[in-house]
Amino acid sequence: MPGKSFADVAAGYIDLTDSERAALTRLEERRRVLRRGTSIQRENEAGSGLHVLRRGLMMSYVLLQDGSRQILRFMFPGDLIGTATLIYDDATETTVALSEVVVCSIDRGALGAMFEEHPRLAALVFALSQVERVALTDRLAALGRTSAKARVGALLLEFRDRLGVERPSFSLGLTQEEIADATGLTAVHVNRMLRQLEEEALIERASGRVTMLDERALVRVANYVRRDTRLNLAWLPKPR
Amino acid sequence: MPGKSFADVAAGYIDLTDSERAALTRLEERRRVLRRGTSIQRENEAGSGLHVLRRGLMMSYVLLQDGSRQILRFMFPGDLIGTATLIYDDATETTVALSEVVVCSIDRGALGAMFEEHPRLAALVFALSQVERVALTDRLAALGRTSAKARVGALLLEFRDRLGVERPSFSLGLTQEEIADATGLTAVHVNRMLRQLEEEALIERASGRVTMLDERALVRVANYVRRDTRLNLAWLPKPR
DNA sequence: CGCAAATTTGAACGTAGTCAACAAGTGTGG
DNA sequence: CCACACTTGTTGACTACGTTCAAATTTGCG
Repeated sequence: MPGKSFADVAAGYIDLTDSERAALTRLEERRRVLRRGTSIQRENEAGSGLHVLRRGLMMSYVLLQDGSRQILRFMFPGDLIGTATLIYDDATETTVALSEVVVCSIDRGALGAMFEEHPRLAALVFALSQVERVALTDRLAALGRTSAKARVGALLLEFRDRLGVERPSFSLGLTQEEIADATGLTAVHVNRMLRQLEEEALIERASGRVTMLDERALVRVANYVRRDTRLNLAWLPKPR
Repeated sequence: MPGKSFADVAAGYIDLTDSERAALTRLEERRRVLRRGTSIQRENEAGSGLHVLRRGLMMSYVLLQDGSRQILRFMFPGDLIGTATLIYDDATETTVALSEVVVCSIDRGALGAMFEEHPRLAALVFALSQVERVALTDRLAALGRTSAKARVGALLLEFRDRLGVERPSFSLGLTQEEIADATGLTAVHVNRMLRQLEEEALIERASGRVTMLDERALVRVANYVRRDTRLNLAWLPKPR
């Protein structure tokens, strides 16, 4: 199977009708494989439109005047990419592959048609954009009001949750510089914080893998909020 | 007139049909006046639903374990409030009035019906949620990668833009502590930064009002990006 | 006018950044 | 298959931006 489609994501929240499933399947076009480092949209360049990440890991970031970078988001399979390019002609952020990835593109017009023909799917897309909004505000609170150690810990926990691993051990797939640019720190300080988490026996590291030794304690020091994955979707319109 | 309705906002982006205008007018119910300090939703309490801010200024924030506060967003007339309560039963953030405000509530079911009956309005609501998403990522980059002076400057510029004042002089309506909680700083340091901006002749302050003396220079030190208010809405479905 | 909230200022402190050097991986081509 | 180059990770010494604490002053209200 070609990774996780948006239809798969939707099916995780609602029971899709045949017609809805067909519409979602039609939505995802041109399947492409990108190698690590390839970007599908670049800040201030004409937007390359909407995509779905099928497989692999991506990130989006902005570059500031002084050359520093802020990573805004990591994308996991099933995530929509470039929803902001729907309304801005120039991309507001750069999106690149962190591993080999598979992406499918979605035509703007096709999305418009979906709003017309499948109101329930449209409402679900909107609902899921709210999930992402809450994730962004969680991150905002972390950057504004928590310590370096907490931010690094929160990133580890977020990855574990989003990668959907039950094991306490997983491969992060990020360099310390990438962790730094996501948490608003320097690579040097990230290194010290990882070491500190390790010394406090909260995590263990070996050959690129992270093991959570005391998840409860990590959640505490990281000020991490695990958001409910069950959404209230009772207000969604009738399916077609 | 009862302030700025969501219909007014929508009309700024698209030419509303009579039927669309009627639907939007029906959407906004129970008009309420709240005095400064009143909250309409509290973190972790059952959500009070969706609202439109008609008049005045509001903010939403989260409180962390240690009692510190991160202000996530300021709301201006015409803004939707509590879109996240659509999907989470408990509010993820607290929303309070910063001045005397007028709000109207929107029923969840009515929004669902709007997705069904007025696909173009639904798509516009989604598009506007993307504008807010970009504003959040701008803020994230500011907190993660810019100096205290830049963050305070950016907040001043954001308020000038959102208040829609052409004059360089306007009343901010925030305490320095509120500025601090929005920018991830302390009130003491915000005070020093404001003073510094004043000493550098970028702004002037008098009795709660701010005057921008050199906006171009302020934009530069603040690393401020003024987002295009013209949106690409060509993909919107046909109106009904 | 009187009180509480908000602002202002100074001094000392601490978290995270900077700079620099070295070590350990990683990948590539000879 | 190894040698070399480059990226990534690690550590130490020093610096600096922003915090903390405390006290004085101003402002806005009732």
